[in-house]
Amino acid sequence: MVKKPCCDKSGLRQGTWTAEEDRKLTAYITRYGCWNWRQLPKFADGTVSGLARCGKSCRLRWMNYLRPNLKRGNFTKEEDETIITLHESLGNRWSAIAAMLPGRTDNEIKNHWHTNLKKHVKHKPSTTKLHDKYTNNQNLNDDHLQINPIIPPLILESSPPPPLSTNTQSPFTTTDNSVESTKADSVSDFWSEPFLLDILSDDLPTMGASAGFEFDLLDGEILSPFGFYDDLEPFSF
DNA sequence: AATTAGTTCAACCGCCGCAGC
DNA sequence: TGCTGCGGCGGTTGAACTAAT
Repeated sequence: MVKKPCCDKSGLRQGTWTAEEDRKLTAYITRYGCWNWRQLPKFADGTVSGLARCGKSCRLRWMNYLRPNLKRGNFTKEEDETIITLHESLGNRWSAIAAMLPGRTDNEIKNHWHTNLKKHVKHKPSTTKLHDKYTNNQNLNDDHLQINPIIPPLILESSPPPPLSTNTQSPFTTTDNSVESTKADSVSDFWSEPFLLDILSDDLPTMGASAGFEFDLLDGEILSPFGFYDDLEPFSF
């Protein structure tokens, strides 16, 4: 699972994400959204936070693993049938297939296909209900939407950047040193703050809704598929 | 218990399309 | 029109894990 557990030439980490990196990335995106993946690591450079990852790596980690509402675990028979059917229709368009399976990522589906479904399909061509449904329906896209409404984007593309300063000028389109330093300070403040869930309990539902996703709440606890919220104090609204 | 072979899946790489200038 | 930067996608890799011998 680990390709290169060392740093590359630019000093950015590669390889497996640590729980701490996960926590920081989740906290940052949950709070601020992701306005720019490639800029994000600059706000989280190693000198400040230890989150020295390239933007692509951050995006991948978030999209495939940290994002809320992701399903983990085995694929259901229904999901398998859906994947097989959609693959017959769409080919290796994993992202399109993933869009029809809420909670599943393209990477996960791709892996599942190559490890399980591909060989299975070779021996047993699909004749499922879904297959019949799709093959009898010319308007594939509309039909997909009816079956599995595409969940809204989970990334806050237009979400506000970190509170850098009172300067109304966008801090991301300038190289002004004062702004840069303010930005760094702000990021430093963010990372040095207690984890967001400790301090944002009142804001979390609203914030999550505005970001296009939901937090699963049960008896005041946040349900995380990854467990790194587990150590946090439960909170109430 | 040790070794080998096969499987899984997180992560990386390179390419592409789009938007802004 | 071309350039640049970005997000996103699909293919691929390879360490970790599991089963078989």
